[in-house]
Amino acid sequence: MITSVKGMRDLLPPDTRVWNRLEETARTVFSLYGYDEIRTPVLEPTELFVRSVGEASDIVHKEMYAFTDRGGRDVSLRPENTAGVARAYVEHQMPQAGGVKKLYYVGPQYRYERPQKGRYREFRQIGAEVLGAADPATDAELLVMLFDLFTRLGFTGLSVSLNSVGSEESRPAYVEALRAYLAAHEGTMGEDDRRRLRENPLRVLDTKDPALAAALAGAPRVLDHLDPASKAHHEELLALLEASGIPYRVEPRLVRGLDYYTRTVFEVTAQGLGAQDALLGGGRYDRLVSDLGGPRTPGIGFAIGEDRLVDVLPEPFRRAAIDAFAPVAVMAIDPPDRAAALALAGELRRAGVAVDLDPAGKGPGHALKNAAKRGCRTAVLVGEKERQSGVVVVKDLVERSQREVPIGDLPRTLKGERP
RNA sequence: GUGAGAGUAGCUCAGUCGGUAGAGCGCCGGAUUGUGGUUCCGGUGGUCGCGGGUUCGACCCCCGUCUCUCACCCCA
Repeated sequence: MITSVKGMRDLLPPDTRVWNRLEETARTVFSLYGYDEIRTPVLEPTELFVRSVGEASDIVHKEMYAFTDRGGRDVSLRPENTAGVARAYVEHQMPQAGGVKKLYYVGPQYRYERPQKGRYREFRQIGAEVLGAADPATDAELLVMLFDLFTRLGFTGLSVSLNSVGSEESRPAYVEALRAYLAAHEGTMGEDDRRRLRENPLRVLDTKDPALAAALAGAPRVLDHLDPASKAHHEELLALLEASGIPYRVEPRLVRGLDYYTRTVFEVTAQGLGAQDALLGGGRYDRLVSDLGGPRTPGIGFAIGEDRLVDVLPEPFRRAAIDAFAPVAVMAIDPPDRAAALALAGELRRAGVAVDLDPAGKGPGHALKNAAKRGCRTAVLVGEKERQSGVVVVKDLVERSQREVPIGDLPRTLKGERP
């Protein structure tokens, strides 16, 4: 038997109904905020991620599906989508068009990691990016949009964790202060944390070692080392969130794993996801576009882990998505009734009624059993009697009731019955 | 990449001391030749993940390997 590749999974019905409805909801919300969809390639030059996500980041140096194609090009399956969006933005001269560009995407991403709960080698992200807007109101509106989406999905009680990592200019001073503070603790630090202190000191703040976490309580905070402009940006963002009623928590130790973030960073975590509990993450990246050779352009965005989101989706939303699929079963009772059943099914579909045709003609017992099993809520029986009289039997499979309806009234009747 | 646990029927699982496998659910048929989910009766079900080793004999013990699960790492 040939099985799927490790870390890759099939999404099957009825789950795909939930995925589709989730994506539809996201598209609807995003367009309400003036975002347009962008689709970028799954395969990009490896160099793109080296320059954006960062050569030293784990994502790039040990998690990418990187290879040389038949033409000798060094390419990688995208491990995230912001870099691709920024690349397309520069490549297609979007800055020349002027103004602010608001884009969203939905699609698969790839990271070669050991699979575990909430983490797959192929996973999907729903994300949005705003390019060309530097003000804190943009950050605030992005978060407002996120909460709008999550509210429509039925979530309650979520809160966003927020921090500012400052600017390219102010960060070195902070890193020095942090290093100086941690020097005293280096002896008790684990191997992983010592490596992080060396390679990417900010990430030490993210440690899972309880002893070190306790020691970090007294560590210098990025927020106290912000340059004046970043500090003003951060404070205005908080004020705007306050005014918008968005629940947030400032987490001075929140840092992100991608090198391109500046100023605002945020994430939302959820219960029930195990160790991989980040539902979404994002932040501002004012240097990214210029690093990729474009004009100096501020940007901010987020990515939602769709696989994780589906895992914790509120039950009513999931239920509604699954129940929305309920075609009307049209069934031929005997083989001579097949043509009539086929014709009736066609007529109903032209009228916009979803029909699951069972033309088997093996008798109503068989057909009704199958229809119920496939999730149909209504069945229309076509037999010799019905063909003669032009009146068909319509059964409600849930209430187990039935009535007779003239064929001409059928489209209206069936549509009227549907919510 | 590291660590731990698990792979037996379509699904959930049992399988004693090593003697070549069982249950429930499902599925198919019948009771019911034009009316379903209950009930009853009958039937269908398996390279015991894969490869090797030990043994007269392996689902069981040993080695390897693959996959899954969880955690580390990392992150969505």
